[in-house]
Amino acid sequence: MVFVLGELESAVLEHLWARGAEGVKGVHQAIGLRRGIKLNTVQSTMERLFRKGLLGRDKVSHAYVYRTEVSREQLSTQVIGEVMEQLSGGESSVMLSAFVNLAEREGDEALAALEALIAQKRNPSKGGAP
Amino acid sequence: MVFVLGELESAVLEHLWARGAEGVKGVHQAIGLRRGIKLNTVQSTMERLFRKGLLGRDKVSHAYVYRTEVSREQLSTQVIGEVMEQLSGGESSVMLSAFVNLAEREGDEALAALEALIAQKRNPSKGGAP
DNA sequence: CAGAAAAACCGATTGACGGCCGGTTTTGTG
DNA sequence: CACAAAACCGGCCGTCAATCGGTTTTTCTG
Repeated sequence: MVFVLGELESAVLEHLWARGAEGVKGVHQAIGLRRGIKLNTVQSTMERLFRKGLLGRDKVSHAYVYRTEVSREQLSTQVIGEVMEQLSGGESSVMLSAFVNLAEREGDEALAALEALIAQKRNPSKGGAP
Repeated sequence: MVFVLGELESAVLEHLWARGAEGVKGVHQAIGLRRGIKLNTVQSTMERLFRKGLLGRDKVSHAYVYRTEVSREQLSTQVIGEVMEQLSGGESSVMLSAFVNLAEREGDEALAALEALIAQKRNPSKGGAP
């Protein structure tokens, strides 16, 4: 049950997706100082993300280097899936409508891109992973 | 900012979507007794949903009759949209991927249904509202 | 119209959870 | 071995859903 992340948690994840693996100190430099929060705050937030399985870490000398354990796509898919499930009660028709409504809101290119993606999934020989 | 609803809130919404407008008492009978919770609990939960704009109500004689103010589709679309935004940082490509991953998980018919829906949106003369 | 019954309204409490941090312990390294 | 850096621990605060008891308001009835 990941569901929804806090503001700082999102920012940390965002940062690590952008810059790659980094230690607490670096993350604090990058996003903590701007917010006027202490290093410890960043520390415990990253610890929480680690416990949630969203970050991995390796000890390098005496400090942990954290890395994202899931890609943005994976997390998005999972969270959206959970929300969807809870919201649409498993009715896939509701789910699909919401999908398309969203894509429509994004404009016609999004709709076209979506169509292309689907075609790819349905006929993997065209453009799928070789 | 609707984001995520509580367990009981979801159940109430669910019930009202299924049965239509109803008073607190009826909702309590239907979903409250089973949970062993008091009428007042249902009452304040429905009040909260009302304040959030998810329920509307009319006084009929001395009691409120509550009704859903948004359809499941509307709520789904909105919530998914918000989560999406927060999660994908506005990158619509991420969004689309998540969409398709989910639909794929549902099976090939879902993919086909999705394709049909899109075609409809892109060419409203076929099957859209007249 | 007075009183009872029903329902709304008003806090108050509890339990999660995220953000925030100070103090203590652990641990490499010079 | 001493010391600095970092991890770890526990606590406080704010928010929010769930839960409910008590009070007030409304309305129906005798």
